Amino acid sequence: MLPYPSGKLHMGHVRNYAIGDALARYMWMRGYNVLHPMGWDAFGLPAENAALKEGRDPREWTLGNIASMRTQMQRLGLAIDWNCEIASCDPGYYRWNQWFFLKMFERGLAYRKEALLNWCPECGTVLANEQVVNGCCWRHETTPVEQRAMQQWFLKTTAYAGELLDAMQQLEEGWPERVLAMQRNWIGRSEGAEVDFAVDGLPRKVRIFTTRIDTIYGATCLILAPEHPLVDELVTDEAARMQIKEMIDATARLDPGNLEKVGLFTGSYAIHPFNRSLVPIWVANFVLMGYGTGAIMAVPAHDARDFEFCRAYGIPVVPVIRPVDGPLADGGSMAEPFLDYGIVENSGDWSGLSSAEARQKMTAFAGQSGFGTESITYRIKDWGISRQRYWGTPIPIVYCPHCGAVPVPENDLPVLLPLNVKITGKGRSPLESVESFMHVPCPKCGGPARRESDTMDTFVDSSWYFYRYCDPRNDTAPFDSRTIARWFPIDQYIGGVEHAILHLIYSRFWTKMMRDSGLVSNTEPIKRLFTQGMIIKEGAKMSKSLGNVVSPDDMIAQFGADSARMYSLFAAPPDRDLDWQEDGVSGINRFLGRLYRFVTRNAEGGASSGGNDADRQAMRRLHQTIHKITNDFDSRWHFNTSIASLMELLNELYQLEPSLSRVRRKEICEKLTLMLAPFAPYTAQDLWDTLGHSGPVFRETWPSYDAALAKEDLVEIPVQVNGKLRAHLRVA
RNA sequence: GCCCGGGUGGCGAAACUGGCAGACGCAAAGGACUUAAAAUCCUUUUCGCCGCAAGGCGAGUGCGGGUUCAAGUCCCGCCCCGGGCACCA
Repeated sequence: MLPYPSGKLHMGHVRNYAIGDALARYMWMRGYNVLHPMGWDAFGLPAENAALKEGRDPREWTLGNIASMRTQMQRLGLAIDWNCEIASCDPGYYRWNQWFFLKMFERGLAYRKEALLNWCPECGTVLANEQVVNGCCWRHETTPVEQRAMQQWFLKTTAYAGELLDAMQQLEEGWPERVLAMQRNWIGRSEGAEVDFAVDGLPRKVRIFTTRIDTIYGATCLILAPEHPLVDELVTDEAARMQIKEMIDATARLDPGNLEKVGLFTGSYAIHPFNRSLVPIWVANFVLMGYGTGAIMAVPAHDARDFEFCRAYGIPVVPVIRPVDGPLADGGSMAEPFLDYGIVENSGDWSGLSSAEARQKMTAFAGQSGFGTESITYRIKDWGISRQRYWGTPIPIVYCPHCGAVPVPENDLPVLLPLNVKITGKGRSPLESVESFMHVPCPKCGGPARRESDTMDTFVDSSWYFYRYCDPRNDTAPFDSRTIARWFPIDQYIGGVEHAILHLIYSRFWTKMMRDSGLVSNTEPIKRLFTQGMIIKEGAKMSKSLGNVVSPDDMIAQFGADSARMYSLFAAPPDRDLDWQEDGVSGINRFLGRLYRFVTRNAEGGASSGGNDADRQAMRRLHQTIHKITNDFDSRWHFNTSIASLMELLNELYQLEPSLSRVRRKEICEKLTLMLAPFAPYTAQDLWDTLGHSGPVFRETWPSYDAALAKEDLVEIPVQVNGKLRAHLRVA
């Protein structure tokens, strides 16, 4: 998976490709059948920006862009196919996005609602939560997103929240720990309980979520999020309402991390369901409507945030948990809350229990008494897929004044993007202004109706492109399930870590959705994931907005594609970030020249003149190198050391060359060329031809390792005395 | 604050299982070839000290301790850099 190049590749992409391509070529040479799609979605934002700035048709721009990328990739010598045709610009592909959308609509997994959404003023569109980074748009890292209330389409990723988390057990072997950690964090499962507090004097209840029901006797107030629906009913005073509105505005404006906690008393009380006492109901800015039930019980003695808030507002602090080996703290003099589990005190019948026992028993009691229930809460939210953009799959929905939101019948798919659309960048879907697109009869009643004008997030495309790649011309289904069963799940996926909670979560969701539709039998799309390091330039991530993108074009022009590719692998192990310096590439170029000359001048075989010491030494080094590189491919992919060992071999061959016998020379040249092939395909192919063979070198068999030939006659043993090196012994 | 990475020469880095620290490459210096340059080939190159020399001695993998015959690698306690998460109840 390539992350979003727009027209030009940069060195990060070259590195990504070089890793995947080397691996695919090696696997071919080992006799495996490898299908290697490369996916991207390059054409949404860049196409529209170009249309806006240069007055060009985004479609024409995109086609030109595909052509230019294809040229660049061909120049890089990629043996494998790529699939830009099946990105969002191809109706043959996006038709199936619409088809999936209708399936999900039927199952209630696609729905429309009004919500506060992240709006990027630069993009002129809303973004999913996953696409907001540090409060800014993921593609405009310095542009803060705004909150806007809009009607939007959502995909119900939360329906799979539990499974997205649980199925990660299958991935522990093959996925990097940091990606799993990020996903775990993002999904954010919390086990706890929901408890109802009746509002005193009103036929209303406040439902709160807590993970620490064992502390409930220490609850000294309830706190509602400012947006909580009950706030309107409880707070009638105009001044107080203004205050709450300001609270909401300030929270949206400021960095939530260091926002001062403010709140106000509603004047109402709730009835504690366990001990029937009255607890005041407050409203405060640090309680989030979007998480749990939007209301909490504040237990200042045992929660850091509640403690800070209650101390500031003079709300009593009542400790109810003591350390296992210590006394209960005094609420009045407590300097900080006690957060650990311990022994429950001052809690009626539950006093004396451990926190864990109390949680269990109090939850059960709340359930039996009808005022509470066990509850699991997730932090992940549904995926907002509506975009006010031209370039994306049209959402196949028609709005009829009589029938409401009506799905487009399957037979009428695909809903095509209209051509010659004026891009305004004004934040409304450009499709809205195309009358011929917008006006359609209602599929149900036939009366006049309007199309949905938003298009789908292009992450929809990337969520399942790799399935389509196995069966790209299918026009009766997204793909043939039997074909998929042969290839899936993907054995190895290579991409950047920046997609940890974007593409890599969406595509896991999509696979589970397809499995439940009976389309695939695998639960996970990707067995093993490799995240290559970023390319850093002068201490900063390479990105277009920073203007520090290094194009491979100059390097290819000066040194050739093989040198550029190989250097991107040689400079650092592929999983590590790489501070880009071009100086080293001349070393790779020299190496390729040396190797080329060695092979061309030794390409002619000859009659055997019997083995000699030089032959034996050369064969020994050759087989040691085969062993090392084969190991590197099979386990850790440290291609930098693979390439270094090729260099060592060649250096040694230069020394031995005058005494090598003819027959060995050719054999060595052939194996050297085969080992070069995954890294420098052009040079290797050229040499393979020179060696008198025909056909693609990567269809040849990878050289096999002979342990007997690799064995050293003499082993040098260092002798240490008290940890100091004192002598060397040579032992046969 | 919590969770991941990482810290080794002038630079990119290597050392895979605790066993010769710095492979390989860049840059630098010297030599061969050449009228000359480029290219190529061959040397040297962690630091400090001693020696005319072959060579020798000492220090050294962010810092401080520890385990071990032996630590870049394992354990304990810190420091710094990068990334992710963070009023998530």
